[in-house]
Amino acid sequence: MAYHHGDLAVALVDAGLELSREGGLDALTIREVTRRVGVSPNAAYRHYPNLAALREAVSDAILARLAGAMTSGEAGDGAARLRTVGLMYIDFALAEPGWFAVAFFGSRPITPEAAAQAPAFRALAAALDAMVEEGALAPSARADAAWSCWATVHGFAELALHGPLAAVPAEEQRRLAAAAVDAVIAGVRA
Amino acid sequence: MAYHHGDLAVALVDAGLELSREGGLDALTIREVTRRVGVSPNAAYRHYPNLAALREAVSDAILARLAGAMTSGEAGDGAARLRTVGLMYIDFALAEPGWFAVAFFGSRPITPEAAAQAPAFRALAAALDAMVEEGALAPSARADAAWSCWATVHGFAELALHGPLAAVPAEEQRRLAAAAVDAVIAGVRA
DNA sequence: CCTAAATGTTCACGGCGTCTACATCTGCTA
DNA sequence: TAGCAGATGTAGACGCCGTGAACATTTAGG
Repeated sequence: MAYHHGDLAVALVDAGLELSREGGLDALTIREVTRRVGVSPNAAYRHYPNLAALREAVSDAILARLAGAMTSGEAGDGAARLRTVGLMYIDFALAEPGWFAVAFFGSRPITPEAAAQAPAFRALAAALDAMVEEGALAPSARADAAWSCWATVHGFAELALHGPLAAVPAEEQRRLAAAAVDAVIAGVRA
Repeated sequence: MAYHHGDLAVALVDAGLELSREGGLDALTIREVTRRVGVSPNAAYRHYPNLAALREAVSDAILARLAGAMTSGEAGDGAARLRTVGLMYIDFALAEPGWFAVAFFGSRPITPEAAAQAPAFRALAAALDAMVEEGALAPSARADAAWSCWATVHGFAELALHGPLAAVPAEEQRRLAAAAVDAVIAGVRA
């Protein structure tokens, strides 16, 4: 076992992914992550200035996976793609609640411009652009539509994870999710 | 100064309301709340079994205030009332972000039945029922509509507080909130 | 080869939740 | 009215946590 680890920065993020996948945000601590990697707690501080920074790095890794899951559906017209993107977002949140919590509650307020660069948002934007081209969405309504759609799917995920929908069975959750997504899409094109 | 406080249980909740109003969930700790009241940390354990229980009590107090803010608007037809209720929810979240965080992220998954009893939910339900009576909403769509609406306003609040909309100016936030609320309402009646 | 930078460790501090044992007060009952 | 039992508050301790300062080891470059 060498004194130097080799690539501790990414090893810490990998351990953080494992831990937060099961235990959510609270399980993602400096001491537990370094313990998992087999290194002293303060070794983390050579790569991240504090816990928040480590969590941000883990959050970025999670957002990349979310984007991978969301960009897989690219068939049909704009509205169909928008529906798929929205449901994928909710599916990811319900399938990986720990990761979802780290990605969105890891205390990292990003700017709208930075959000627009994120692949997950790009998929949403592409579907909306397609709708505009097809004449299914007024160009003047496009900008607002993105936030309305994001708000609905994000809020639904929250209700299903930490809110009153946590107790309903999974298939009912999916049905309600589809209803919510269909509602915003219908409302946005009106 | 008497040895016994008199009504420590409510005093702890009041202190918790003060603390969380400014510092959010993280500021709501056993040690700080008891310090604020002027009592030893372990005195709290005579009234609440642990920190989570104290946070739930504070959460309940906050939800009561949210309900008070939401039930104030009762004019117009069902759709107008629904719009008002939704915007009030978002206004509350933006005006009191610390309280909003405690109320909804204090780790207390409530059942759908319990949620239906909450006054805040009653206001939403009443507006939807009015729409059904007016023929503006199909009775079969009523149940799903409640969750779609809640998801949208809750998600928007989240985006505006901890997400990419945190950086946009307040009046733009309000405009986007109105657009999102109008979108779900339009989608729900379609 | 030798030195400077990068990387990892050790020790320490204060804050946190919470357990156990103890102190004090209050109300009921004999 | 005296005293006892339960309710309520305190003291001290333990093991977590993040993180700062000082020190050790390894690696890279002249």
